[in-house]
Amino acid sequence: MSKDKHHHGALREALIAAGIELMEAGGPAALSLRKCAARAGVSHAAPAHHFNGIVSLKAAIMARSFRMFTETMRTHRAGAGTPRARLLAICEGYLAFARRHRALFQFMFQPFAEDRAQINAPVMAELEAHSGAAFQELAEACAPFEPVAGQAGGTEALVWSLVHGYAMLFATAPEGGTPIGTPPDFADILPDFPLKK
Amino acid sequence: MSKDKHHHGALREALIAAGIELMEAGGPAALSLRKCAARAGVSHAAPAHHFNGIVSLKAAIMARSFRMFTETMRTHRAGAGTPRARLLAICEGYLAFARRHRALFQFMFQPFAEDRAQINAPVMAELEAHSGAAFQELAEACAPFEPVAGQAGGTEALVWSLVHGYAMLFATAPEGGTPIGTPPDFADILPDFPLKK
DNA sequence: CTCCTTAACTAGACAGTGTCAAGTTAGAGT
DNA sequence: ACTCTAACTTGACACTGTCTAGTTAAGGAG
Repeated sequence: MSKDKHHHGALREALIAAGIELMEAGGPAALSLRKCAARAGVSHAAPAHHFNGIVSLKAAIMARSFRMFTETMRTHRAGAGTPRARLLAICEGYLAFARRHRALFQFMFQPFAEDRAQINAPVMAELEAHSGAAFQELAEACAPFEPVAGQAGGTEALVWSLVHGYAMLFATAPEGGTPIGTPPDFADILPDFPLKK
Repeated sequence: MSKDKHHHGALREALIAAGIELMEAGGPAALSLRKCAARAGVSHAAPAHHFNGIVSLKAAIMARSFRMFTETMRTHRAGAGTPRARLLAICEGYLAFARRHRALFQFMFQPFAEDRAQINAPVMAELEAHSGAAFQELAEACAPFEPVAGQAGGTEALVWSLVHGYAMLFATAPEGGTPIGTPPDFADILPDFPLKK
């Protein structure tokens, strides 16, 4: 049978999928190279041929997560008519992903600065492409509005900060884990932006 | 000399201080029980008598960080006259801490949900007290304003989400690490809240 | 002063982690 | 049929957190 092949064939993708499963099951701390390898049915050192270390595997998982993230936002956007409805829908998608994939969401937005240098160049490119696409989604939803403070990117910065902070503090927090009892709906705290004339 | 004493005397505090030093030097990943112990001049198993595991040590470090955090906000608030100036000052303190203690800030706001059960009861109490105090600082600055969307806690939720998201995305990010070239000043994206009548 | 109890700390071991070096095996190209 | 290369395995190493069993110091009771 083909499973006996020495060649796995799609090990790289299998490792990423295994990593996502592990993180969703047991939080970001549950991820380990060896467990990913075991779950993919290969030896503990096999991943080294596809990622130059666990940092790159993590980056690849982040890239994959950003793809799912963008997908979620696009799904929520579909069918929203007015600019306001579209912006709100994008934000709801943002929050829905954070709620549905708590561990992944938290993991994606770790600054993780000092490790960036270790990431494989192709993995890094992939990561930047997918995270850029996610932001693009948000930027497009902000485009119809008059820039906040008359500054290019002002609305994007405001909305992104607001929805990201809300997601971090209220959407991914354990129930009752915030000082604010029941936080208001996001729609109620998103300011009313005037349309461009 | 007293250093030869078997008894350290202030090991608990020394371990927390060592942990903070390690994190500020090498990021959240640089923290380890054994390195903390070594830095405090004790054996690798000594911390077990003060913390029931690394999770509780981490929680204690978070508690200490929240104390510094609150301190920073209070310092920035001093001398601010109008309600608007005070709210802005609190936010600037929030952001100043995030910039000055990048690793600590990121570490403090990890949801870390599934580990919460392992935290020592007294450490947990300490953590809740100090993080509660930090939020209190922000809540007081929001108090003079008309509640957003007429909802109790509405303004707090908006401001906290906004400043936290801004801190995460723009203050702690590596230079040039955000899709928005140069983000606007926080003062420009903080909405104008009407005062209570 | 002596004994005893208790808390603080040490020493050693264990399983698990990421990474490296060396071998092996499969599949494609000539 | 031969070789070459990439994919994978095996084994080792240092490091991690945690557990168990000693050891040592400090303080109280007789």
